[in-house]
Amino acid sequence: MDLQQFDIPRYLANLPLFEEIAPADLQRLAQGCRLRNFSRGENIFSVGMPCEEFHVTVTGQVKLFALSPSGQEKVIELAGPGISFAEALVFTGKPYIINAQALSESIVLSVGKAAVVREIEDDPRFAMLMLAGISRRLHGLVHDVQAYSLHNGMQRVIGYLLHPLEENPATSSALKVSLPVSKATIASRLSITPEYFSRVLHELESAGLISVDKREIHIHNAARLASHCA
Amino acid sequence: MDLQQFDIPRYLANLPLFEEIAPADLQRLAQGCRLRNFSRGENIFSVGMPCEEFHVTVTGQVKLFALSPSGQEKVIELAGPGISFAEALVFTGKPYIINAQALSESIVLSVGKAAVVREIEDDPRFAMLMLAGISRRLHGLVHDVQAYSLHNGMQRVIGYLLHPLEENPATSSALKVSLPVSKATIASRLSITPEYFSRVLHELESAGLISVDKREIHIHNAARLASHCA
DNA sequence: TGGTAAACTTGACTGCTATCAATTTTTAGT
DNA sequence: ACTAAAAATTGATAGCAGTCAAGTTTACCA
Repeated sequence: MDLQQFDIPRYLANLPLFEEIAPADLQRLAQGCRLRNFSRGENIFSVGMPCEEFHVTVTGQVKLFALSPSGQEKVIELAGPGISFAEALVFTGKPYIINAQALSESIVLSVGKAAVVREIEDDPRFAMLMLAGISRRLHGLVHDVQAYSLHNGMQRVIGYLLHPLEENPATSSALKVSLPVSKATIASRLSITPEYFSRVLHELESAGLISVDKREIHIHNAARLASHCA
Repeated sequence: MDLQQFDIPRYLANLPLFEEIAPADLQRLAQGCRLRNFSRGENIFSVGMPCEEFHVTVTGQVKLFALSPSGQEKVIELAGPGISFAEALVFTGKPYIINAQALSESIVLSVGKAAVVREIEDDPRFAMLMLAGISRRLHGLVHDVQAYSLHNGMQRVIGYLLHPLEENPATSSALKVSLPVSKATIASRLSITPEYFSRVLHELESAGLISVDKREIHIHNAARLASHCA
């Protein structure tokens, strides 16, 4: 994709975060943005770097992760197309506390702090949207903390597989889930080892609840899978 | 304490969240607040209840926790005097996703959603403070997720004991930590069992790094304690 | 102050999940 | 298509931390 002729204001308008903003304001907001291309494995930011903008994945996949002193990696969140990240740091004024890396060829839109602050001062509706966005993120993290503490590995895997269904409970029987990234990355996101993730998937397959083909997972019966936790 | 003659605007002015707000605005904000007394064990809110306000612990201790289907409890956060909670839900418009309970006789100030929204529309600085507050909360949760995934039980206990020192590294040698609540509650906060928490404290005591007396923990040498993680 | 409930501790045992190591399968570049 | 690297699987083993149970200490209230 040619970054030069990418229509930033138009893209911004389609993001949930900016859906209510007037085109004229988006035009101005776009002035404070920059668009960059990252190749697989490239770092977008690292722990300790000063934070002057928040980001949106336009295409590709971005991994947000922490590193232990021993070099062990924990994936905290995966940001696919349309998903924003690191909004919160803009408002605490602190340096990045986690790392971000492109998992595949990715285009990332970065919105400068000054532009965000200007828009908040100009339009309280934008402030409300920003608050809602960060609140949703917080909601998600609370959900994760609960999962890590109250569910075991298998329950977390089942929860992950059934997650897309939570929004749209219509397809309550059979459905297909495609892992957006490697199994090792998903495993880290779920706070289990790749080996154990493999075993859990195998066990679910043996129980006839799912079938696994590369990164495609077919869920035969969502209701039975949900009740398999016990 | 007599709730009737409690000076709400004055109390609000001393909270970090409202420190920059003009007295006149605080007066108005106070109109949308209510003050309540909770006795030990009383519920402040529960999962599923609609959320129309956020809260601040004035005195006492409040426990924010999740419950598993089997009734197991996970303490997500403890809110002592001056600490606010459930701000995020005001902006997502969703019902409470966790429970809150008073751990001791507590006074809780609740700020109505309408008052908050009005203030945001009126003063962008308030919006910024609100964003900063929720962002800090998010920061804390990211920290917790890292701890749960990358540190073992003993490391999390040490991290908890050394936490007050992070803000003020002046007292880098000996210091005293008083547990604000029962050891079982702290253990849940750290995602370990009370039994294991007891064992860990005992082990640190045997190693001569701390001494435990009821809920008072004396740290003999913070630097040595910090390096005990390995 | 005595009595009862809650909190805490200690011991023995179990198991979920990590670790290490060796293959096998898949992906990607020449 | 071939080859090297990456990803995924499988097996064997180990250990951190949970569970269950009993005992001890502390806190609270009449």
